[in-house]
Amino acid sequence: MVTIKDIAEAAEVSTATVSRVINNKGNVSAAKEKIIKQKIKELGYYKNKKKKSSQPGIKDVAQAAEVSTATVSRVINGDAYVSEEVKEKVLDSIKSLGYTPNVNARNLRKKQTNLIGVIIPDILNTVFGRTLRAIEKIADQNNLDLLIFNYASKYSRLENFFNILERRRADGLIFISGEYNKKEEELIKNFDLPLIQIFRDRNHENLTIPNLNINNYQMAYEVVNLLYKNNYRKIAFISGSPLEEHKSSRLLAYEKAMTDLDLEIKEGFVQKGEYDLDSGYQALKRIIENYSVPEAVFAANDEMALGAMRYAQDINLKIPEDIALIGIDNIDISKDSVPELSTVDQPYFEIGKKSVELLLRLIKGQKLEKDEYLFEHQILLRESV
Amino acid sequence: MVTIKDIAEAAEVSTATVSRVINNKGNVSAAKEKIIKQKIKELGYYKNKKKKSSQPGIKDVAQAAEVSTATVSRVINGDAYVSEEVKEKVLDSIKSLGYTPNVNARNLRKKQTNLIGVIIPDILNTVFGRTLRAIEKIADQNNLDLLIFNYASKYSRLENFFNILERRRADGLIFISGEYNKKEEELIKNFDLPLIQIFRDRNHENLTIPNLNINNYQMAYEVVNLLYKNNYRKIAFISGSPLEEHKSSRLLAYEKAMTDLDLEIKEGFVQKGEYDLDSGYQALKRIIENYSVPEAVFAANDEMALGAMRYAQDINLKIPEDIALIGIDNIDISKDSVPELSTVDQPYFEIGKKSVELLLRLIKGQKLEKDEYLFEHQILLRESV
DNA sequence: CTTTTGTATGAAACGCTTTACATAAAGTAT
DNA sequence: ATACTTTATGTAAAGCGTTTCATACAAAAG
Repeated sequence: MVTIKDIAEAAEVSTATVSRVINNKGNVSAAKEKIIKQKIKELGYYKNKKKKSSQPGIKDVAQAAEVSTATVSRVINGDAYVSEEVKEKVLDSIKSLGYTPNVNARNLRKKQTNLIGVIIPDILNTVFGRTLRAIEKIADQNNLDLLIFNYASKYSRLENFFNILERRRADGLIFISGEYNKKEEELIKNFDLPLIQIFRDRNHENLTIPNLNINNYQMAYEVVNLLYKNNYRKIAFISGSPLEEHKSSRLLAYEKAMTDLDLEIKEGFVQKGEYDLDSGYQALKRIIENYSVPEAVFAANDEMALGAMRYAQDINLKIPEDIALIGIDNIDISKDSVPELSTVDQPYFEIGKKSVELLLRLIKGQKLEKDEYLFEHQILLRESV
Repeated sequence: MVTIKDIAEAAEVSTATVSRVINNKGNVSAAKEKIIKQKIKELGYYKNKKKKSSQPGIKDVAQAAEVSTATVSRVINGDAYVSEEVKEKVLDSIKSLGYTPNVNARNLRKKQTNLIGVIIPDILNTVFGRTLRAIEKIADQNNLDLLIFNYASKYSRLENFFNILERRRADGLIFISGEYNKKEEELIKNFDLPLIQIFRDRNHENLTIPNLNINNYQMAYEVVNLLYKNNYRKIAFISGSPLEEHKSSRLLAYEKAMTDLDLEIKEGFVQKGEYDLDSGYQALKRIIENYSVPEAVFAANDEMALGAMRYAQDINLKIPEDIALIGIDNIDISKDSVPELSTVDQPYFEIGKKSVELLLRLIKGQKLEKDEYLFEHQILLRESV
């Protein structure tokens, strides 16, 4: 559609001037008036000319089916009374016109978007990736679209994402998250859409936001006991979380188990890693170079366990004879290592699935009965132990 | 807001009956009338009562700043004339009310959504994941939100995703894709949003959809020549794509290079894998068990190369003395293997970045000068060659 | 047959912005 | 001063569904 603005631009005057010409209000120099009239002709301007949208709207369908838009809407949404006869006619029209409802218009009216956000710490990480897949699947089944945010611990960007969700009027958010984190907690508190967390270690927080997780404490406790049962005594722990403040449940459970089993936690046997392969490598290196060789190493995730394995192999330790290794997460490559890494499997799919279901209930305004949903883990003993 | 529907439900009658009572149209039994009137009181029904939305709208801002909504809009969108004074007042009001524009309303009016789709074959794959990160970053800078679809080669779901994009009136789509695929091509042809493809092997297609990629043919050609220069002669190839119809550029280049170098492609020395570790393992196993031991193996991706490495080690071949290995993609773990895997690096970030930039131009209605954008690869010779 | 009730459908309002056009006020040449 | 122009702002429509309320008609009850 050609607007006054277009004319103004073409004639290099303000819209006001064009408007005056069109409405014969005078006060326009003859020269300009001429140019403007010329442009109006050239560009083909008509006042209030209706443009025809490219895509058919509900009105078009209504017209074609000879019913009101209300009836079309009722057919589409499938509640309310519509006679079979009319229904069919409408459906036909929809098909022949190739009509697809405009989601924006719908959302605007309904104040509901069928859009949910998913925050994921690292999209390349197997654990989160698998959980995401489940979320995708179940969301799809429930007609929810996903706005995925690959977090990577950038708080500023996190805040930005919260804003996006609010602006888009998303229905809710699933926050996959590992570590305890002060700033995150702040942001979350001020966020007022339905929210579900996954994998959050709730150790230090008094949040009441629903969370899905395995029982990390019990899991780590069991692992240490299992190592004990397999006659390992000098057990080291490579943590992902801090060693002092904000210890993870996994670390706490390790300490408790060691104490309960009357095992000494040797100096330097608890090291901090960064959840990646190299930090696991370095952690075990520090232990062995500065202290002594553990009989077993329990790492807070598989990457670090594999890094430790690499180091052990580099200094020619036999696994599991000289040193046993166990990780957590059961990532794909854990069973591809030589020897195969022992680890702990988590029900990723179940967790992801449940998270969507719970969020859906929250969105519907229902209350949840719990704020922590725990799932069963499974310890997989493979060659490395 | 209490509606007639609510009353009808509460009184267990149809809305029609309630309407009659409200408007004194008679024809309602005394008993029902009584119940209905009762409910009306109980629930507090007022005809046409306006509901107050929870979130402030542009009207509220306008009112607070004592200007029209048009002016507020102008301030927000920052084009057009607004006096400094007014601008400030509006900005203040926005802040104090905590106003965020309703994206749906805006999109509805603007017919533009700032939302683009991204199709990614496998979110856990390093190659695609890294490209995605770049896309995310650049998209964010340009104020685009992403609807990500983790494809996993499910055509039915792909079609569904296309529908979602159309319903949401997305502005465009970036399709990260590897293999040639008939069905995909069909779907793409009928898709009429701005579209950019990444990593598509354009070998067999006559599509003119803009595509970003490295020069796979040249790359593979170079790799074979490099192996030749390093005195490898019996070179096997593990392909990801089919071996007969729809050969990939990589495979074709391998064949051409071998021919050009006057090297024989020995029987069974071209094997098909599935881009994963195990298929690489099996492929090399087939070669060695059924035919002979190659001097070098060129795999179409790192996973398969690593699988081949695993097999070579299992049968105690020394790398690179007995057998050399090279992959493609430079995935993270390629440099974590022992020995470190030689591979080919691709400018993932650049590609991802460019894809968004090009899409943006397409969205603005500009034409692109090319339909294939090629990027520089880099061959990384590490310990395995 | 009359009264009551439900079924099926339409008209119009609504949700929240942006935009097209109009116009008062303020400059700027002449 | 006068004759133009631009600046700055408002009014109302438009964008496209959904929803509310009203109502014609059919069916059931009395």
